[in-house]
Amino acid sequence: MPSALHPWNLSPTDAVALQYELAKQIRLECTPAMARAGIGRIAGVDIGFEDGGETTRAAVVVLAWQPGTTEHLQVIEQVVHREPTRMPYIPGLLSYREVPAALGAFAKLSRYPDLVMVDGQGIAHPRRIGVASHLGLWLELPTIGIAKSRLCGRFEPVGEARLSTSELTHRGETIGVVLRSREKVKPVFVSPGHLIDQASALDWVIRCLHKTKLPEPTRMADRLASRRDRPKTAG
DNA sequence: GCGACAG
DNA sequence: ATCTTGTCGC
Repeated sequence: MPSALHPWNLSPTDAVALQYELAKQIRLECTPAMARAGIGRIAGVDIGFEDGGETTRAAVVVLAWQPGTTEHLQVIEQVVHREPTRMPYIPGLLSYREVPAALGAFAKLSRYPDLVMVDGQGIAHPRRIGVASHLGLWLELPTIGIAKSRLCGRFEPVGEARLSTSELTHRGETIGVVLRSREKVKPVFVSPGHLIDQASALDWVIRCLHKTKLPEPTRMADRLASRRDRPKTAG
């Protein structure tokens, strides 16, 4: 279990130093639990902002993984958590801004999922610890990062066909894959976050794709975190 | 020193 | 991320 006093409000310099330390703890292998018990619940996480950015809103949507049944990929539970925004957006330090709120949302879940998909990078990060990795370390759950754009790394153009991929590399390492999740739409960047390997990360994302650009977990969380899906006022 | 730069 | 309306295309 991570330190109960894990610092979130650090100066950029200290935040970067901590990333180097935390990155050493990331494990890119599937857990025995995942192989033994399998996956029954997959969660999607995303963060939105209100009041011109003063309030951070975290959303977590848990979907059922029950191939062949009517409940497959249906919503089991969804929660929203709001709290004051604590940091500005700084490329490379996104997790310090978003993870605290995400943890607040997870605390409201009646039960944890077996796998988590996060809107943002996993290890496809300059120091190999994007928001998905950082969240995974804290929760000690398998996480996958699905970003809509690139933070770092290089890649060859992705094929036009759906499910075409291109390797994302950085400083001689493979850090993720660029995936054409839908035809005629900009590709997404998939990278393992924690407790999962690259191949499995890509497999799970593909398995959760319907006809949209984003996999169901992330797409659902996106809608809940965004203000367009706000519940109507009673009356 | 000059760009690039998740959300 | 957010501010914002309608509109073109599969």
